[in-house]
Amino acid sequence: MKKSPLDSSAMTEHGSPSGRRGRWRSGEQSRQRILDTARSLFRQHGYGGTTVRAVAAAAGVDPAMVFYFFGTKQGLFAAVADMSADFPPAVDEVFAGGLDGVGERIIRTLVELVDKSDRAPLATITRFAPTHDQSEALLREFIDREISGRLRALLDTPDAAMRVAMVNVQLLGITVARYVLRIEPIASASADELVTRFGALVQHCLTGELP
Amino acid sequence: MKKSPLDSSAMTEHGSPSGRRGRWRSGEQSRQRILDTARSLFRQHGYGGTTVRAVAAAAGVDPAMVFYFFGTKQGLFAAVADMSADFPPAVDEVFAGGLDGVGERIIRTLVELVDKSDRAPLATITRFAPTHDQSEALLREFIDREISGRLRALLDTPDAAMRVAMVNVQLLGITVARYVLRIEPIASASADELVTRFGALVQHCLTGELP
DNA sequence: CGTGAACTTCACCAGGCGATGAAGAAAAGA
DNA sequence: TCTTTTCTTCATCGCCTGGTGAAGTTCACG
Repeated sequence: MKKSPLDSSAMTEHGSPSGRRGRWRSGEQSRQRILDTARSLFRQHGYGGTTVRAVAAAAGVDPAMVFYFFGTKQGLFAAVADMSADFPPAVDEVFAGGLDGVGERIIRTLVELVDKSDRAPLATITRFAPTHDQSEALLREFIDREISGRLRALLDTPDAAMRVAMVNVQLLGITVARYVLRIEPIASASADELVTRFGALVQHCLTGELP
Repeated sequence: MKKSPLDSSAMTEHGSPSGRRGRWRSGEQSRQRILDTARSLFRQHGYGGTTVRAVAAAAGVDPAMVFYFFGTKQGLFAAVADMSADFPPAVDEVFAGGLDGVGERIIRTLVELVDKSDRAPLATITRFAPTHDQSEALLREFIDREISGRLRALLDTPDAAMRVAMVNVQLLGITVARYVLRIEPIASASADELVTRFGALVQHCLTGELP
């Protein structure tokens, strides 16, 4: 039934493109082009709004090749979505520095990370997954695991949960304002300016006096 | 298949507008049911993810009726979207009270308005319009007109734009956290708690000392 | 060379989509 | 009553969708 070679990780022996002893036929290149194109289109138009044929056309490939490599449209999406779990390096430093100045660090990391990642706002995940429920659950888990969990570990006050949640509100608000809706002057502000503006605010949410 | 002979329950709309003498056959009811169903489905699945047939089925109506009343799918969407410009009453009071305590008022109005409106987050507009670009521009304009513009009129400091933008970040963050992603404990918090937590924060963004 | 696997193309299907047009059925107006 | 307007249904169109199967085509390897 399915003859699709889905587990591509088995043959990850390519150091450089077309490096397979002289030359290789081209299969991996096509696969990669489909993958890149699909990721771009999924982000732009969402899952339902992206057709396999459109991906194939944009990648300069026959539509059947998409099914040859990924089996189904869901398989293609799964292959694209899997590659999105690869930016833990800088995040650790944010929380490693302790509670002092964590506000500035968290804002700086968020903004710089997303800024340089070629228009890849986290919130785009929301329009990314097959169903909205799925994508929302995905993003909620991510936030809880990577941000809330670690922040909560730094606090031991009784209202830690609410304080952390207020930080989440800041992060979500900045992300939506700057990257999704592009509201001025947030969208055009420099990273430094956002850090000075919101760093103190986040710090206040964590360690300041709350009503 | 079935044509349920209309249960005449609570048709509160026409008082006398199209005063077609006493009762009317039923057309307006069908129209309204299609409209309500469509609005719900558009919000849940977006424009592309909602089919005319699904709307018709959920409304208990023949698909052709949708086209009879609204012409095209875009026409249906337009009819649904147009009704979203009908909540200016409470908003005016927020800004009429002056700068003092505007933070609490704006949070309270936002939360209570959205809470009681049967799961109708503003940010849902993002997944609402035919294209994402359209919906984003729509929402951006709305925010600028209804919130930023009025807030800016209350301030005359040189950094008014940034202060207002920071308020927007709060509002967007709360909306996304509470209604879209449903992050705890924001999602389950009472309106009063959110007002006390974020009211002061918003007020600080507007009138407090900024770095 | 030949064989066979990896890759590519093409023809095609079943189904759902938005949309149309004509034929009913029920109330309004005469 | 008959006629007209309004609403409802049904059959159908053309298009595009995700997906399949079978032919090529190109290369590695014996």
